[in-house]
Amino acid sequence: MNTETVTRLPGRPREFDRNAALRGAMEVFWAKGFQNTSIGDLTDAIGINAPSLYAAFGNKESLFREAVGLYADTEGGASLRALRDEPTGRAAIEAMLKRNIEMFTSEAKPRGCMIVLGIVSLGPENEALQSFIRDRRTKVSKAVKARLTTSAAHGELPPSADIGALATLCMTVLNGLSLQALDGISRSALFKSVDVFVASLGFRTDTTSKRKV
Amino acid sequence: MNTETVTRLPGRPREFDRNAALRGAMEVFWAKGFQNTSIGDLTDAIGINAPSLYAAFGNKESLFREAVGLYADTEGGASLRALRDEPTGRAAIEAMLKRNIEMFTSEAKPRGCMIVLGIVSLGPENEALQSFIRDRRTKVSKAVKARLTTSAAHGELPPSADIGALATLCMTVLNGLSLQALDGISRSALFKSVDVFVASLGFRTDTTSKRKV
DNA sequence: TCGAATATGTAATAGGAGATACAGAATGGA
DNA sequence: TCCATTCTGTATCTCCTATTACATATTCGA
Repeated sequence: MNTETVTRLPGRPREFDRNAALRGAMEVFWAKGFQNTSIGDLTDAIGINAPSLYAAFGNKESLFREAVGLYADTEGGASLRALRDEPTGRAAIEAMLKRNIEMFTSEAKPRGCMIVLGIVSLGPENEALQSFIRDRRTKVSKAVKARLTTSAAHGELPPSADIGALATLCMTVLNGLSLQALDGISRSALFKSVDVFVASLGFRTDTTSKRKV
Repeated sequence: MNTETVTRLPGRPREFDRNAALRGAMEVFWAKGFQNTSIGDLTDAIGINAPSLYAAFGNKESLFREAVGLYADTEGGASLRALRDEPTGRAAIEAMLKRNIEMFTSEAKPRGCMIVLGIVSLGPENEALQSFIRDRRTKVSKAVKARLTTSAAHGELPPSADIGALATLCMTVLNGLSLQALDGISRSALFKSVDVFVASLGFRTDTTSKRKV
């Protein structure tokens, strides 16, 4: 996939950093969406001319795909990392939501999740790109459900809990946070609402597992 | 605001139904968003030529404003109606969410809320239109908070409840539902998740108020 | 030093966007 | 009947879009 090699190829060397250019393109796509981003927006942000962009990245769609890949490997991976690393189900859900809030409301980055907002910013057309980013969302959705399932198996949730409904609800909240952040709701307000949400999910406040007093 | 009069004006009469045309335009804007809707999309859907559209509605932006107004007066008013009409806070929140789910997942209509998705489909530019539709969302947000406040005053919520956080959470869920519907999540899955959500909000299951057995 | 290969900058392509000029058609009032 | 007024359809305008031809520049290997 990555054709960058260390050994110099014959021909005039590229005068810009391809990785930095991809990062810049990612932030433009993130902030403005695919359709609303023009080639001129991208070349302005990167500081190159259109032919250089096309030579390095193919066309607008393939560049978007690469940008989504970079996003998923960096900022966008926060959800999966939280779900994987936190010790309890409750901590995992809380960390997932709060880390995303921090990211969504950061002054240094565009607001909201690039992949979630892509549901809207890519129209009904661009079916290929839609299914491309839908796969990423499905990945997170499945990870949430899997985390809640093991959490229930460990007794952190009551047997009556509807895991599927809880997982859908968590995804609804996670997706909703992107819109709230984009709408200007403050980080502290979102934090408080997530505190209320996580507390209401029905996790047992104390389990037999590790307690660090 | 509405310049339509009953008395015939001199001049050739319009050959199409302006209200039906506005409704058609609304559904196109609803399904595709403002930026991604072209004048050709609108004239095709309505069945008129561009000059007729401009003569009747001004330009694309003013037509969008009218379309948002129509949406708010019909489909988009479901939230405010539910908050106003339901007897208890819990019933109000549940009805608001479920009626929106029904609408968002209806086969006959575009998916998701036109005004919520406008956060994304209108870019960062179009600041005028952004604040125009933000006013509509703020209206719902304030109504939710007001409803929860009176609910708490009636003892339906514990005194410890953080009304502001609950209201923000309800708006996050409401907004998230538009994305979930657009992403293809089924109506029944969303219903179940909202059942779980409403049950977790901390409303007292029985109050001194009216009980119809 | 020469040629193959790649990058760059300028400028052009074709297509679509929003919006409108203009001529003709249809109405009400005088 | 005539005119002012308004709508309709065709054609057009200007601007912006994504993409690329082409000439030039810079590197590698021989």
